[in-house]
Amino acid sequence: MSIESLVSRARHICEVNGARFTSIREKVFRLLADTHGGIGAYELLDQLKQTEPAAKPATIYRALDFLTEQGFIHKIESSNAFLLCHHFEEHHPAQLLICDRCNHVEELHSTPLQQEFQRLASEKGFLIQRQTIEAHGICQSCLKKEANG
Amino acid sequence: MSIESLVSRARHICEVNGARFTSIREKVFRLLADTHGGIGAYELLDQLKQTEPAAKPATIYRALDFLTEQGFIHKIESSNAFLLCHHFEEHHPAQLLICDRCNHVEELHSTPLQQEFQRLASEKGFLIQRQTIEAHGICQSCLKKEANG
DNA sequence: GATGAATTGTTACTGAATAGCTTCTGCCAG
DNA sequence: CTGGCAGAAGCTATTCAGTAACAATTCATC
Repeated sequence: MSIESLVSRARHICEVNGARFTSIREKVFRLLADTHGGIGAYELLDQLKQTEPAAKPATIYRALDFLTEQGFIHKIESSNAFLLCHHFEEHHPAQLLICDRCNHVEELHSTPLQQEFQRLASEKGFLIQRQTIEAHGICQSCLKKEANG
Repeated sequence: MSIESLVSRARHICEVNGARFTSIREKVFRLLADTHGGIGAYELLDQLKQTEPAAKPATIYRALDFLTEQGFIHKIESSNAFLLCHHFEEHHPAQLLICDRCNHVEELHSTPLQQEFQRLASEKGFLIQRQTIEAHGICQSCLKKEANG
């Protein structure tokens, strides 16, 4: 999936939502799209400063908030990092597999897993509004490298 | 479960493990035991300072690291807070239900849920080393209050 | 009492996130 | 085309989260 295609899809969604895909927001979107895996807010800020020297923490966090609202990105809670979602046409909860070796993040969308969690919560009378399901470990390609190395 | 009982159980486990349940570690343990729900590191630090005026961030984080190693506490990744675990006799992953209204945290231990996540990861060739499964929402007692209020 | 390892003290720093207020910009109504 | 408004971005400062590096101390053991 090319970056330009992602950008134009995002732009279209913003139009539909009556939201403004401003220059800064697009730049942050592109930086996230360029990143393999998650990236921290301050690393993102450093990169943004190359074309937006005046950028400050608030600049990044406002852009991240916007992109989150539009459903374009996920936050990785267990590593305080942000991740572009490649199928943002509909908001969806996701389960993340984070490789601690190569930083790659795989996004799962298992409905059964979510529902089972939902069911367990219901048993306790708990109403779930937001789920965080993440795993750290080693991805397939790193495991293979290890086996061959 | 009384605090003294928790403390003595913790002390015993440390003895068995050949680990030292020092004064600072015990104080932090007690502060966590006094807390209903999760608590942030710096709030914990403020409380610790009342009896350990020299305490600094490192003091708290070292104590928290120790308590985590011993399996006494969980970290709530989605809110950067720490939580005493009341059944720490064996290390165990947990799923947390965090009430955003009253801050209460319910700890679940669903093996099926973990295994299903594990299975999904395996399908992708991913080796899980650490899981984070958390939900934010509203707990039973807050929902009841709402219904009656 | 000497010694080596674990613990704690201390200083300093990076990274994460938000608050509050000002300025700018794009759009719309008149 | 112009005034006004709302949303976006600038700016300053601060709090919270977490770690690094090294010095001083404590403690079990020999």
